[in-house]
Amino acid sequence: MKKSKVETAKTRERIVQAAAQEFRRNGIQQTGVAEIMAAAGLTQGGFYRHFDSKDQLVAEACAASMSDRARAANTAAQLGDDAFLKHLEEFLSCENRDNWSRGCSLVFLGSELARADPDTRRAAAQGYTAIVDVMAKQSHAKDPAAAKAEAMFALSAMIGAVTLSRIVDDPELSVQILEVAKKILATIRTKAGPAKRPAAPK
Amino acid sequence: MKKSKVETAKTRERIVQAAAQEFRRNGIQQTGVAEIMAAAGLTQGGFYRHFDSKDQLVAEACAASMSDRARAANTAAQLGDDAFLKHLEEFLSCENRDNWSRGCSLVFLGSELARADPDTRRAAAQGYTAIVDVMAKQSHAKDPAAAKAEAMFALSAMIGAVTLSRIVDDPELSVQILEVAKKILATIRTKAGPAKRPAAPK
DNA sequence: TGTACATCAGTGAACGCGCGTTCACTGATGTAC
DNA sequence: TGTACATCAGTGAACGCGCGTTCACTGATGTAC
Repeated sequence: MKKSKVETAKTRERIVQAAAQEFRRNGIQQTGVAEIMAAAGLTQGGFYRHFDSKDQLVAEACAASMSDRARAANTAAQLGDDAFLKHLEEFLSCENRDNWSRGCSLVFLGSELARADPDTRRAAAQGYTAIVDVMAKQSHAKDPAAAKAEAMFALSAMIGAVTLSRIVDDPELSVQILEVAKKILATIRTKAGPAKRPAAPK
Repeated sequence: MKKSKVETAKTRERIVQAAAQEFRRNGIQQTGVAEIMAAAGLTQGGFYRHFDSKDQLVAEACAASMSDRARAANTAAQLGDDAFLKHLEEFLSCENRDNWSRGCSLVFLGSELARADPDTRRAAAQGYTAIVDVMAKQSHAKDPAAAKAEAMFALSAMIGAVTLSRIVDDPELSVQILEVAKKILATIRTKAGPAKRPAAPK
């Protein structure tokens, strides 16, 4: 059953993507190696031909998940000046809240990532930084530092809001959390960050 | 070894408090019943004299943790008009970020709570609502709805910021995330929420 | 180019540890008389 | 009030299941000749 190098690499990538999804769906601890392999159409025995341990896969899946998001955000940012608002609208939607298959690991795995091993945290942090950079580029703030601050703040609020909207059991309250964040973040943006600034330049 | 009713109740409360702390420290899944009982100065065998299951304890520990925080926020709010800013300052501090023994479960257990069973989520949601109410009372917003929105938004940003500051492995970036949130939330408040409002009334 | 062998991705079963839960037992407290 | 018994919080060991990891084996591919 030996496979070509290309096929082996594809299989490996398939496992990483399946793992990223399953982790977001059920959490890192709650997702077993056997479950991930089954999601990738394999049996658990072959896992250790590709990875040294589950922890290694966790780190790679986190890196892949984050860089996927950063890349998507980057291409979306090219689309025009209202990409930021569209990003807000999409990130703070019920679909994104419930959709683990495309969701953000910082939301779906937040508190678990905080306790993850160094490699995983590094991967998460790099992804975070990349996304902050993309969002900062879209800022209307007066200088790069303010733009970065605005992006960091927006991400905190977005991730906090979606996390809370997922915890809360009342569906109406859940939606309200998202809507409030959407509205206030949009307002902050038109004001170009915390500093007083009349309007966005065109 | 039979104990008086009062002592039994005290023991039970001790287990709940120990559980709340250990869960915040190591996560819900990662904390074993034996570990909790040891933290409460007992052995694991006695656990089921007080609780039907670990899940039941999780729900009670979450409820206790949240209502402790709500109560603390409420008494702090009595202290004066700048209680809100002090709350910001304290919540977004490195001490709070690292201090699981007094920290907020919504931060330390965020993504795990989202997947918890209904009882636990209900407890978390009730605690969240209570804290929102306390914070809304301190708002300078023009009407109750705006005050609630401001409180909800602030909590999203606070919880998101601390969660991210815990994930990120670069200590400077971690602090920056907290500082940015502190600064921008304070600015929003003095503007009395998203609506334009000249200054806070005295 | 064709053939023989080595490699190694993948399988399915087993191992071993951790952890939630159960259980027989202890002995101090509460209660019935 | 004093005594005998029932209760039940707590102990320590064991059970059983899930899951990360290992292992013997298969057979298609790559490689040496």
